[in-house]
Amino acid sequence: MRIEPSSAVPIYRQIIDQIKYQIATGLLREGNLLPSVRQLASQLAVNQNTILKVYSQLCAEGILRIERGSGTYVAANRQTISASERKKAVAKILREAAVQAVHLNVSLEQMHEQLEKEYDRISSQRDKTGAKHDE
Amino acid sequence: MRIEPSSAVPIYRQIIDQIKYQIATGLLREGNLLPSVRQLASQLAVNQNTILKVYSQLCAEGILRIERGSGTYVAANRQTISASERKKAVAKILREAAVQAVHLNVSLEQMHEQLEKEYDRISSQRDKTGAKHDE
Amino acid sequence: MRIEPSSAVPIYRQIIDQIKYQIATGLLREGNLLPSVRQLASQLAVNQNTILKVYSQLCAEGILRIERGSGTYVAANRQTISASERKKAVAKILREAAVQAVHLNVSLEQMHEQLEKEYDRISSQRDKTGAKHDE
Amino acid sequence: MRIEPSSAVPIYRQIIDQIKYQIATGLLREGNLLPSVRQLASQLAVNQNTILKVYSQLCAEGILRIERGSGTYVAANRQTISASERKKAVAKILREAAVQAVHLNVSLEQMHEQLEKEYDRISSQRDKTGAKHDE
DNA sequence: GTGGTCTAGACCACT
DNA sequence: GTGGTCTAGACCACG
Repeated sequence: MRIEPSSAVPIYRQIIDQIKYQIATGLLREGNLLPSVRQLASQLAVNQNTILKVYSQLCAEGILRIERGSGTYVAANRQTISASERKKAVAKILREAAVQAVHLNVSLEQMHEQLEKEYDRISSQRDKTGAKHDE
Repeated sequence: MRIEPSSAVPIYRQIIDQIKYQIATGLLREGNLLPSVRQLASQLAVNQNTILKVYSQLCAEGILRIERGSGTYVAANRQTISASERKKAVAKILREAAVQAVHLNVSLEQMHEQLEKEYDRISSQRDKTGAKHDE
Repeated sequence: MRIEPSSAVPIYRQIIDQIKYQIATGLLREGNLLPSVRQLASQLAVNQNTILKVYSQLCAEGILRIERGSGTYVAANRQTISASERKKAVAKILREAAVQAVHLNVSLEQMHEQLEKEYDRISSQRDKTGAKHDE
Repeated sequence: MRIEPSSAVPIYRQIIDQIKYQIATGLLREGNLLPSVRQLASQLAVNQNTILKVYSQLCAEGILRIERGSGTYVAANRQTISASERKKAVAKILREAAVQAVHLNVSLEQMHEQLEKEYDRISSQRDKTGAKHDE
């Protein structure tokens, strides 16, 4: 896990994204214990409040589960949103990608190829780590 | 052109994206005159400084051309970045889409389909308005 | 008896409330022996210190009675607080309920109905288990 | 608006509750501008971060709407939860009140009376301030 | 002017 | 040990 302190995107957002990514790839799975606030803070050389904010926010989103005095865990991932809503969320990003591509004159074929590469990479990482797909 | 004042993405970014989008789809083309700063500001009900920032930044990116005393125009779109850099920029967004998709259990097929739809829609808009492709 | 480790309300408070609830409904009555600290701790899978805190606090409130070497019992329930104070304590919760209700557009009639249902349910549970009302 | 710094309930929670209360009673209504973070912080003699936390959290709950550079407003209150869910939320508090009442030997009649008093007080405050009921 | 991020450090509650 | 609240103050981005 790496952060860029000089990036335009705030540190706490970078960390949130990486934790989400690790959950998406199965590197972190339901019930796993995350490092303590103090641990992660010193490891990333950021303030404890920054990590606290990360955990609190992910907890509010239902992605993590905080147990006082015990630690922070990956929450049970109850699929709260419907299939069509999920598809819509992904479509939003794809639309943005398409706008960029047309603007930058990148062909649809190149995009398909690139997308497949990324998708397979993430899926295979997930499979390797033994995560279950929720059908 | 619409903006959401209470979005997480800043107003000036929203406007920049929409202008880029209009250029990508050909709605705005090389040489076209954009509305004046105070016109656009009053139309969108935002601060003039915000519009000024938009035009300045797009000018710095080489997308617009500001002519003092005359107005702001769409610049001649000389492809400033290389093919590999363009591909990389698109790949970054696609990667994000892939993470989301795996996390939300959306299949690669659904993504390909969705991506094609969006790509064609934007391309066709561009063609209809008569924009030239720069191959 | 159930606890939620990831709730906002601390575990010891959850247990206290449930013991009070069981006494209110007559499930636990004056003189009854409660499980030992280590028993209850292992049963609920919580720390022994947590149970110790629960028993100590309820003992301090005069609700339980700890006899060293023997065990923890439900104390004789001498009504320690005055009628007006009791009414005030209940009024505080009702006020909160009223705020919620107005905010959520729930009618007074619905509340009266609901309140009566709950009140009767708890009272009848108490009667069934043979608890004496202290008038 | 008053806070008790020595209370067990955290300051930010006290403020959140009071803002919710003011919205419930119609003292604050859709579109109203709240005091700036700095203003409220100095008025209540607490840290700016504390107020920031309040506004952020209420924003996340959809109760407030934050516009960067402009200010914080009461959001349009789209009723996001169904009637049955709303009733359930109120029932939960009423149940707690009933437990307390039975435990403290407060009669159902006293509760009905008290509840009506509180409900009318809040409703009338809301009406006086001219808030619309959302039917 | 507005909100937002981040830090350093104190102090508290829970397990 | 764990997370959580709060402060004081710096610095930034947005309008």
